[in-house]
Parts: sequence; structure tokens; C-alpha cells
Amino acid sequence: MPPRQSSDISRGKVAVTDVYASMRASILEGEIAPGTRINIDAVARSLGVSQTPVREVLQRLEGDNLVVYSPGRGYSTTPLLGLPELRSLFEFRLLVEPWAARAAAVDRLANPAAALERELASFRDTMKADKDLRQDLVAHDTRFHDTILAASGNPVVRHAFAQTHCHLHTFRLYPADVDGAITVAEHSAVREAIEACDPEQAEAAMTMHIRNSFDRFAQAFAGELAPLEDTGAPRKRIIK
Amino acid sequence: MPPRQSSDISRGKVAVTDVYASMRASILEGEIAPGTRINIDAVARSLGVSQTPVREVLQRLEGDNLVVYSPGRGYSTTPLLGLPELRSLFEFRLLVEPWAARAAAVDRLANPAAALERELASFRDTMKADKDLRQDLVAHDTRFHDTILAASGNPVVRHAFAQTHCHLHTFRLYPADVDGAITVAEHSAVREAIEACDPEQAEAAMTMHIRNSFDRFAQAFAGELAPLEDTGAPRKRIIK
DNA sequence: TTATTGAAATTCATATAGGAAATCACCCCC
DNA sequence: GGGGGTGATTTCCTATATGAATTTCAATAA
Repeated sequence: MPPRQSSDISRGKVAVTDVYASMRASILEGEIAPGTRINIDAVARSLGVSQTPVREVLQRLEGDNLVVYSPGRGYSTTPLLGLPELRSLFEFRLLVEPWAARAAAVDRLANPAAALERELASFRDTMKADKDLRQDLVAHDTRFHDTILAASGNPVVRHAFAQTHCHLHTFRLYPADVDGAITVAEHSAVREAIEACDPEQAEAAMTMHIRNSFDRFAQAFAGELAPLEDTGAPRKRIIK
Repeated sequence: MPPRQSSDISRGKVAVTDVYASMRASILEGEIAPGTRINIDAVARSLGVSQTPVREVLQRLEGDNLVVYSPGRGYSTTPLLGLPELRSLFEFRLLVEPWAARAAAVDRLANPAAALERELASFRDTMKADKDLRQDLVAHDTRFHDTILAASGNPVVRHAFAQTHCHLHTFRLYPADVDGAITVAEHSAVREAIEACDPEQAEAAMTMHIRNSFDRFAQAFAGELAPLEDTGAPRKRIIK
């Protein structure tokens, strides 16, 4: 089940589609502070729809781990990922993605090398036009990894990976722009190994890519969040 | 996110909780044939609630892969798992569960051996009272595997595994009773390796358990579905 | 100044109703 | 006899309203 079939957009549930896009963007862009409670009435009125589609969207966003539901309190936005959560996420990626890269590096029609090359070429073009890369980089990264997962031939693994919404959450963490060149280089290495039908190399390249990616995020953590820990009021006493 | 926190039951969304349990049971028991369209009106009236909570429940069931939504047609029950889907599911389990068993076999407080022993003892008691084991076996299996996943210390992996709802779907496939003794024996082997803090052995035992489990299911497939293939009209010509 | 209690107001969860789209049957036409 | 079009019915999707629970704010007492 890839995030959402575009079939939802075609017909039926028109309001839900719009509201979903709007609310997801609001959360990802940080317009709603992490941990804030969401007023269904206010959202419904501000978007010019009734409460019903808003409730349905909140249900869906709960599946994306962008909001949480508390039984008497309604919905709140989830706090940003901490370093432990980020580590858990990338440990999971290390479990499934190198396996998928290995599975995709076969001499069959399922080999996704051509699709990956198209994706990379398309993104290289986008990079030249120096618009805000952030959105495009995340979109490219999402498609690149999903293509490999799809080529693994295991829809359960692909779905489980998609459900983590790792790109969604990392994007939410770091709206700051990052260097797309490094990512492209690592992606290229993965693609070449897959094209060469070299499972060992594909697995290794993917493993390296994920480890490096995590390291980059972790460094950003150290740089950005260390000062925050200082500002936090030190807990004087645990008891009483 | 384990299936559903009991916090939902405490307060708030009373109707939703009841409707969810009722509809899930109906689908799992096969009272609604796989692939059938679900009439929201009819369900709401038969359960004595309005359409609103029914719609919310259907959203949730879609997340469980028990129903699918088609844009103009509403919701239908998903077809039963085929052998390829079952294989994909167990391949995924082979990716994460042996890893989790290895991670759980450590000399720390996180070691789940005691909890596993309690779970096994409890189920052995249940087995003596020869009620319908089906429900209880699935419940035990769910708890046993989730305990190990939880002890792995990686909530992302645990959540991804829980989201597959593998026990839900396998139960739906085979309402026929199976022998619980084999399962208990294999579970015990896993538990002992974890208690002994032997990662290699724990990983091996879990791998063996999953492979055996799949083989048992696959055999049931061969026995049940082979005649069905015979009845299917053989495709004489592909073209025209 | 702080903690507590009460009531008012907000907000959630569900029920009910109405407009729109799709399905199905029937009929007409080829 | 077969295929396409039209109307009625069903069903879905959204809107509005109501009861219940919780939160908040203010006032009072310690």
C-alpha cells in the first residue's frame, strides 16, 4: 500500500483529499508546533469544510505518525524525532534496504537500473535549476528508494518500509537544505551495482549509503540540539 | 503501535470500539465473504449505531488490510492471502524476527526470558482445557512474538512487524485448528536460547521456527487449494 | 501568594439529514 | 438477437446539530 493511491484524488472524497494535503503540509512545514493539540473545529472552519472530513484526515495522519490520539483529549501533533527514534528508524532501514538492493540486483526484467537512471537524470536536471532543493531532494530520495523496494519483489517489505514514512519524518526534522550532490553520488553507486547485477556490491553500497545518511543526520543533531539541551531547565530533584 | 491500545476502551469513542471489534470478528470468522462490498448503512443499522463510527472503523480496518477502499464504490473486504502473499509475509518475518531474537538474547534486564516463560506456562495451562484452541493459539503466538520484538529495543521494527498483522491474516486463512504442541516446542527452543544469552542460537531457533511455520501453512495450501486449481477453467489460448 | 472549588465555555463523539454520484434494470434502436 | 441509452434506486460523502466530558478561568479561603 504505497502512501496513497492517486485514485483517491480522481473522484470521491474530494474534501478529504484537499484537507489531507493541507494539514500534512502544515505539520511538515512546522506551522503547527510539534506537540500542539489540534482543534478540529478551528481546522474545519479555516479550511471551509465540516468536521467530518477533518476527523477522517486526522485518522489517516495518525497512521502516518504525524498526530497522536489521546482518549479524552483529541489529537495532537507528534513531537519531532529524537536521536534514539532516528537511530531505530535507520536500524530498520539497514535491515530491509540492503536486502532489497541485493534482491534487485538480478539479471531479469525486474532489474530497476533503467528506472533508477531515469530518476537520477531527472533529479540532476532539477538540481541545475537552483530552486529550493529540499522538497525535490526528498521527493527524489523517496522515489529512488521505493523503486528499489518495489524491485525486490516483496510487497510486504515494500509496504512496511513505506509505512515508516522515513522521508516524511526526516524532512520534518531538517527543513534546512542539505547538499544533494552527496546523495546523488551514493545513489549512483547503488544504481551501478544493481545494473551490474552484483548483489554483494549492491548490498554493500546501500548499507554504506544508509550509514552515511544517518551520520549526516546525527551530526546535524549534535549541532542543532546540543544548545537546546542547555536551555532546558535542569531537573533539580526527581522526588517531590 | 500495537494493534490498539486499551486506552481507546477506557473512555471516549465507545461506539467505535464496539463496532471495530464486531466488524473485525465478522471478517476474520468469514461471516463476510472475502471480496464482498460492505454496505455502511446496513452495518450501521444492524449494530444500532450511526454511519459515522462505522466509517471510522472502516478507515481503521483499511490500515489492517482487512478492507480496501475503491474511490467510487466504497469499502470491500480484502481477498484472502494467496501463496505468494504468504511467502512475502514470511520473508519479511525472516528479515526482522531472527534479528530481534538475536538482539533480545543479551545479559541485561531487557532479556525477555522470564516474560516468555510466563506466556508459555499460561498457554500450556490453556491447552489442557481443550476448548477451541484456535483463538488462544493465535493470541499466544501474537504475544510471544511481540514480546521478543519489544525486547529488541527498536520500536520502529516492532511497529513495522505489528502492522503486518500477520497473525490476523494467517488466522483468517486457516480457521481450521492446528496442533499447538509443535508451536509450543519451537517457542520453547527460542526462549531457551534467549535465556541462555546465546544470540547465534536464538537467531537460528527463530529462523527455524518461521521456516517451519511457513512450511506448515504452505502444506495446508497445497491440500486445500490444489483442487480449486483443477476446477478453474484452463486457459486455452493467451491471445484472442 | 498559593491551592482549591465551582461554574461557564470549549471541544469532542455521535446522531441525523441532504445533495451527489454510481449502479442496476428496463426499454429502445440497430 | 444484441448493444447502447435513460430513469429510478441505492449508496456514498459531506454538512449540521446535540449530548457528554473535559478544560479553563475566576473567585474564595487558607
